[in-house]
Amino acid sequence: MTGESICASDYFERLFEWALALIDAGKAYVDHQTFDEIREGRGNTHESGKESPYRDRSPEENRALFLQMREGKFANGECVLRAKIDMAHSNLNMRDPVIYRIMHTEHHRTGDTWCIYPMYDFTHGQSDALEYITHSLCTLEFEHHRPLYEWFLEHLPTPSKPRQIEFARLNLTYTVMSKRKLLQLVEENRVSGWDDPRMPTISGIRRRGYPAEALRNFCKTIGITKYSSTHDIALLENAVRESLNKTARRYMAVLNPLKVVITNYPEDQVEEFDAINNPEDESAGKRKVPFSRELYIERDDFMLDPPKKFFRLSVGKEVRLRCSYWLKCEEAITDENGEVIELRCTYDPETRGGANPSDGRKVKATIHWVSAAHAVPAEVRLYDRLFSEEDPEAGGQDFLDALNAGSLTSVTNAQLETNLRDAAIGETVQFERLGYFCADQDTTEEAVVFNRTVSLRDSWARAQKK
RNA sequence: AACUCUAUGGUGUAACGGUAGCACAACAGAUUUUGGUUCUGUUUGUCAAGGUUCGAAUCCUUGUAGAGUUGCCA
Repeated sequence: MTGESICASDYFERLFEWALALIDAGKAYVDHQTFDEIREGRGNTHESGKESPYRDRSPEENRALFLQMREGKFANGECVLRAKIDMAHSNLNMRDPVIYRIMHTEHHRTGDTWCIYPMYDFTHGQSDALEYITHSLCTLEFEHHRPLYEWFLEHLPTPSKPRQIEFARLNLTYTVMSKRKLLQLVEENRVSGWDDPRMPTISGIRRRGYPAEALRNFCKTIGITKYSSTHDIALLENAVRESLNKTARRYMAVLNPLKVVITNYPEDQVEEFDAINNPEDESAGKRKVPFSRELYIERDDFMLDPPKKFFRLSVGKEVRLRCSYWLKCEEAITDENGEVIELRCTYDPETRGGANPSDGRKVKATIHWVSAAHAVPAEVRLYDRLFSEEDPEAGGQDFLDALNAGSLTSVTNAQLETNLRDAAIGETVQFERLGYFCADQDTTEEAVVFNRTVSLRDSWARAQKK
């Protein structure tokens, strides 16, 4: 691989010569039948085709005619060059397929050098051969074309003999993969563009923060088959989590902040604690996280009236603040609507760094937090599946009807750990206990933006649903 | 409609004609300074009916279901 992109148009001259070679060998002819005559003459799967009245033109006459085609002596559709194979062949593609047609149009790469253009079938195998491709992979719809692919390789002096292998296209649950439908989503502004993080496009997936390694592993596990199957998107998400778990740095971020005041912590004191960047990778090292009297914790981590399996904070209960201190809630302050607006808590100086106290007290949960004075405000875009149904077209319904209205929830008042201020665009990190998040290109000096790549597995949320 | 291809747990994917295995999902438990990770265990399968064979997921026939094709598109 050279890395340069190569186009079939780079081979137009060679293909033209090969077409002449076919003519000289009596294996191609110029057909002056009309479009409809050719179609009718082809017959169908239970009726063999009829030979064209121009089929037996001499190689000399065909050569002269074909050169005239190139010179622009004919109008569009006036004649075509056909391979002379077998009008009774059971495969319709082998019934003298058209290999060159006249098109008086400019080409985006070759300009106006050509007014005749080769058909896909006359280009595919030859291009592969010129590039010394051994296994030419394509999708199932080209299966019927393989005999033709091979026929050209057999009758042309190609430098190599590639092999075409077809496999089923990749389908995923909760999304659509067809270009036509994706285009519609873009044009109707159902998504923000081709690189919307919900789109199953390369740019979308990249912006979502899916690592290339995860995609490779996913492809490895789904394999290549001829069975048209639909892969569970959970398998992809699993590959993403698996990859990110090993590589993503951990940070603390509060998406839905609830203010905490630690009444027994000195007003102006700031401590810095060591936090492990990645427990799965010691070489990722540690970082400093500032701690102070006023913090934000996740609103979901406090309940006024908790169910019995709720291990997090409630009035009178104690939890561990990740890598800092144990925290006990003394009082919840509510507004006139009964909404909790602030927590009054105390900390235990003996539990510095989150260590267990000497009296043997136990705590069942560790929660994340952010020092209010040091927090970086951010916008966090919570992406979910684009469609709310496994098969958006089940029962023949319009796929747009299955769009998931909640596929994007934007949180504008998130509070991030101060270290996240300088996250590189495109870097995917873990917000501890929440999920993996990717710094988005919309980030500016003033506003930090993160996209949720995928959430962490949440067995608590799952248990709640039951 | 015809022709071509395909069919293995809930979703996928393996198994020279010789013990149906693996991943994900689900469920249960252990560990845990992330209700994450990790570990252990459990549940569920060869589309149907015939045939060949000592022996069939595998080979043959028929049926059923799904996909693809029937452009001077790619």
